[in-house]
Amino acid sequence: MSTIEKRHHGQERAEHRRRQVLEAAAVCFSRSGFHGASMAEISKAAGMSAGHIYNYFDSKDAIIMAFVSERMEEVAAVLRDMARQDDPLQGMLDDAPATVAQHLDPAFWALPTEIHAEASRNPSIAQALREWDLDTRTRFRPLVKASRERRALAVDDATLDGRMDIVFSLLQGLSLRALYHPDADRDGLVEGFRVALKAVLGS
Amino acid sequence: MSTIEKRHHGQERAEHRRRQVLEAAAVCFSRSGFHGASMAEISKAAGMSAGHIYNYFDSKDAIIMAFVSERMEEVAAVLRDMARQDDPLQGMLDDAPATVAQHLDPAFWALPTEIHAEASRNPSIAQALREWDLDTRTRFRPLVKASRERRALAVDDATLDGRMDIVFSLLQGLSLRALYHPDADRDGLVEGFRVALKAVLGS
Amino acid sequence: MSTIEKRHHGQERAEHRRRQVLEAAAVCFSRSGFHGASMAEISKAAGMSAGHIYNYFDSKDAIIMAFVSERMEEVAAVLRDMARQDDPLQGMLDDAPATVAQHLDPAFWALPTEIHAEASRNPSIAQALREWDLDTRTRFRPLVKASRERRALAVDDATLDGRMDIVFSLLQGLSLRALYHPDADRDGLVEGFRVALKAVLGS
Amino acid sequence: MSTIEKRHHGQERAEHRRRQVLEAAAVCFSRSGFHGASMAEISKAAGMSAGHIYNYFDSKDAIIMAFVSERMEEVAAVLRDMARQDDPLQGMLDDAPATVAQHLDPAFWALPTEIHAEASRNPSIAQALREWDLDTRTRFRPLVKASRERRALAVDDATLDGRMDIVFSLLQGLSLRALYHPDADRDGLVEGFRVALKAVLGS
DNA sequence: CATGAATGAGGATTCATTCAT
DNA sequence: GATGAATGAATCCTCATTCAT
Repeated sequence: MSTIEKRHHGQERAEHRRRQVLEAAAVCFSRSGFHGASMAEISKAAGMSAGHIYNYFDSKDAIIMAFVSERMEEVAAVLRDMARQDDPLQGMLDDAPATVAQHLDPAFWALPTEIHAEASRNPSIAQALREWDLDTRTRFRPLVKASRERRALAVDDATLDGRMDIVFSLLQGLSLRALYHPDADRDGLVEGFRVALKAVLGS
Repeated sequence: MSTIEKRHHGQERAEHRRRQVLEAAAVCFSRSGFHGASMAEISKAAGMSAGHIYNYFDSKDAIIMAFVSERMEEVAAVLRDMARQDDPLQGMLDDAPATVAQHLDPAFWALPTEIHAEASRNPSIAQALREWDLDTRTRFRPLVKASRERRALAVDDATLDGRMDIVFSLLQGLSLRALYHPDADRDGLVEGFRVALKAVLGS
Repeated sequence: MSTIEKRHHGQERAEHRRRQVLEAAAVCFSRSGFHGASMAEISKAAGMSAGHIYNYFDSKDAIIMAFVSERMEEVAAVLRDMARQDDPLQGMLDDAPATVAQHLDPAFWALPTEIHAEASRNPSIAQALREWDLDTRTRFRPLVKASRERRALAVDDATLDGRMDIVFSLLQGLSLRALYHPDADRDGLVEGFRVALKAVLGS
Repeated sequence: MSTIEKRHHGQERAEHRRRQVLEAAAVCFSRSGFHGASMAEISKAAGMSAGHIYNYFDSKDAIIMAFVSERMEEVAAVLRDMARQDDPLQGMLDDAPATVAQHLDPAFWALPTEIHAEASRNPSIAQALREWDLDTRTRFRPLVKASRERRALAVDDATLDGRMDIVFSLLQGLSLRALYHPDADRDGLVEGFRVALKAVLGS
């Protein structure tokens, strides 16, 4: 094997190792929180020694950072799919039951909750959040705009962004219902969600 | 000084000391998080030795619990005031700018964010949240009901609770905007918030 | 009331307070051990503030010391009674069942056990033990001597003390049976104890 | 070095480390008692950091437990040797001087004394003691039985166990003589010990 | 005399991180 | 590359002791 191939192989392997760690971290963080999860716990879940992790990450904080970035990236990918639909408003209304169910799933909100707590103290995490939000709004704006133009509604930027902010608030707040009101009636929730969505985006 | 006076004085002082600790905790928790704040940090902020704090609280967890309860109580008090209004929907619409401003204030959301993270791992905190939510919905339901009856809208329990859940989601999600989109246009936000509120409660 | 009477009254009261503390200490020490019992625990049991105890004792160690001395004094008093009997050997043989029962009673050995552990590290406790032993042997020697003279047995000091040491060993070791073999057959124990006693003192 | 060799080496090293800790503990415990000895003291004596000890023992209590078990095991080994003799009674009578000397040696009784105090409050230590005693009696019973059969004495279980209990009492009580009467005449003690032993086992 | 608030040193334990192998 | 032994600082908490009242 040539040196180049070896190096390439090495890079690939390193990337694989990093992902192993991040996947293990996902499990541990969601089980114990960022601070509750120890490097020992993560290393066991990742199937490698604690010491070795430091070959791929400078510190535990670096793992948290990488983990958060990756997580944001995943959510962004979901949104990219959603953006392919013809009429996003109608699409979201149709998907409401699934959307509500997803946001109430503990597996879905446990980590975000942790991330928000961390972001309020860790500026680089906070910035990752802001970048993700900017990116998302940028991607969504044309869809919302088109949808509203079709309905002859205001499409100035302030309005568009205000509406998107409200939709995002609604979705992220919905997750907290699982914490505050876990046995809420699902149908009532879906119904209310649709009403809000229709009003915010379609009026 | 009589024994009774002394005891009374002692109780008062003890209550004062407890409050001192909780106020110090508020500062430290919001600066460093529940886990990041050490007893040493809290004790310094409270102006008393770390050991002495244990005369007022059984453990650091007990401080967190007391702190969370107190915080929930504060929010509940705000709601109690709101409940005095004639037409709560109209009242909320009128107050929208203030409400939005309040929810975007870092001092307002930093701690909730921490509380949510803690609640996903600490069952007694989670229960405090659920009790608060139940309490709040109980207090709000008649207001929403009356408001909707006046408008000849559906007032079955599933609908009422579904709508309240959506309003709460919206409010709690709104706080996260400060994290994700701190320089959002305030007016657009208020406008969107009003649209959503009007739809969810008044249709 | 005259000054002298007051002072006298004060001394009496002080003595009473000391006894209160020592009685509380007995309960706490036997429940939690010398080190396990906290001053707070003792002060609560004694019905006085922790701080006030320091008016009567210089330190916790001083309480332990005083407690041990008092305890030794009590045992000595029991022995004094025993010493009044006509034929102590016969008396002890007759009392064997009661003696065995007493030594197996947890209330009887819990404290000695603690005292021995302390004595192996605290020289002044060790000395209290030695003094008590010397005192006891001094008091017992004439009785054993008389008993043996009546049976025409050797009564030189080395023999007498050797026999007494063995009897004391037997008694103190008996207590440990409660720890090592709590469900030992009582009758077999009594029988063995009598055989040993008869041989050691009467042959 | 192969993986297997490394692992084997690791296990060996770990066992060595554990022994290091237990040996350090022996020194510290006998110097300061179970509670008086701090982990810092033990770690310094063991030549490793306090934190590292926790790789080998779950807690300080676990160290105490392991220490006690090991100590019991040692005593059991001594007994195993003794059990090889033809006529154990005669053997013990012959060995009386050594036995007495051993039991009076501070190195011999300092720890038991501590163990007994601990056992009266720590159930798992108490159980270790009871198991050791049961084991010891089981091993000794046939010897005593054979010895007594040869002399045509009663060999029912109650008698056998009663006699063994008395012998154990005697031996364990003997150790306390070092505390209560350290300058006892050795010969008188040996003589008395022999008289008792002969009577208890041989009559 | 009596309190109990207050201290601060010291306890066991955990954990991110390093480094020799 | 990979290990896991080892560290030591930091954490929560306890407790004997003091002292203002």
